[in-house]
Amino acid sequence: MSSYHQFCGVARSLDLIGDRWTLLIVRELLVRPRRFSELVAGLPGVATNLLSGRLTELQRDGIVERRLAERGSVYALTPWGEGLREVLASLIRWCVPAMATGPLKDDTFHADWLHIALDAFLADARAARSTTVALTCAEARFVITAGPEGTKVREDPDARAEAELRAPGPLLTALASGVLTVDELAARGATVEGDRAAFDAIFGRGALARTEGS
Amino acid sequence: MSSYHQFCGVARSLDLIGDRWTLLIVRELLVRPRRFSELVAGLPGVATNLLSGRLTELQRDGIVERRLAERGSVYALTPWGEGLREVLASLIRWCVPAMATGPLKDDTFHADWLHIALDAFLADARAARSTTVALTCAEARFVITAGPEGTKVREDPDARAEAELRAPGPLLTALASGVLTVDELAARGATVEGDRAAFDAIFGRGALARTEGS
DNA sequence: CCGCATCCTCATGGATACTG
DNA sequence: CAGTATCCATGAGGATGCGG
Repeated sequence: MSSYHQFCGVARSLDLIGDRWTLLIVRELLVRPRRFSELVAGLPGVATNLLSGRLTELQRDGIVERRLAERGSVYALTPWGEGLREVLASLIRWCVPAMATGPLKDDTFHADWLHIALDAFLADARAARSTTVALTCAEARFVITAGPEGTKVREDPDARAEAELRAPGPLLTALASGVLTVDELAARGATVEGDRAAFDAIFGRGALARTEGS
Repeated sequence: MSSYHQFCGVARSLDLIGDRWTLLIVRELLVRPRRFSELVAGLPGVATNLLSGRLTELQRDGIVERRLAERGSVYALTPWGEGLREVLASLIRWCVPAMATGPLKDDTFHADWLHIALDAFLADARAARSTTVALTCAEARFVITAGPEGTKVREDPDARAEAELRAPGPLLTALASGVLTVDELAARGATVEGDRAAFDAIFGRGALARTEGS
């Protein structure tokens, strides 16, 4: 199995990152370098032997590198592996119609995944200046900082401290799928602090336009 | 198996198009709608039962639709399925360092795959005006028409008529991987007819910059 | 605990044969 | 031509073991 034996960029990409779990490992490493146990926690259901094997392959192919850390090691993307960010971003943007239906039963949710999704939408909107938006909903309170150099999403320390949120409500659903404007968010009980015009520019028009293809 | 059960655009995308062969089926349909037998021919090594199953799933998920044709039917992408073009394009651009090594032993090559790759590079370069370039090399003669509305690559009828080229030489290798400038092409014996500046703009700088991350 | 390696079961993929 | 049906090899998923 393994290789398609085709001289084609798509086929060769799939030879490299097309195996099950591989692209989700990359997703985790796009947020920050991770220890083995962090990857296990971020990939619900993965078998540890499989994860170990994938990491070996990714290192062999020059996509991931292993770095020494105090007590143990961490896995990080190489510069080339970092280039997969735009691949994941295009997947996230394409998937908006499928995400707009909200989480399915038994779907898990991690705040880190929202981070990647925001990057994808913001890269698409090509925000020209820095802005900060705070969003409060039933599950947690996020502070989103967006600018030309990148995006940061952090949970407010005064809110719930757990990293994992299960069964997110409609607000986080809509936020992650990018189909809500700030006014619609307010109508659903959210409190938005910050530059409302900038928030709308990021989540409003572009995201709504994308969902029309559904 | 099947689903990752994660509320994440990457994971849900992979639930939809992450199975083996699925994205290569999409690649074939991005060129033009295809009959079942055309898909079999365009996907060397695929099992017909697997292809049949994938097509059923893609229709169920709204990515592919079946259309009636004279004697039989053809498979075509839905508008949403067409949106995967940018996903494949980002894969092709990311894969340039891996493609630059040239075809591996037993790699097959179809001219249609070059078509998709050119689309990816041209979308990246965001060519502002239409241009036509003809490229002659040992294996075949292509006429490339590029413009804001898209790209067309066709084999010149006076050249070899077969659609499939096996074991392409270094010229097609370099062309598909996007690492050659027009002068380097000429140095390897290629004849380039048309707007050399435009050709360089398309294949030169941007592609070379991308290979630096290798 | 972290970072795997081993073992086992079963779903999936690959190759071939066959049918409307 | 356009798929189904069948069989077998492979890889995924899950539990467990084990050295540092």
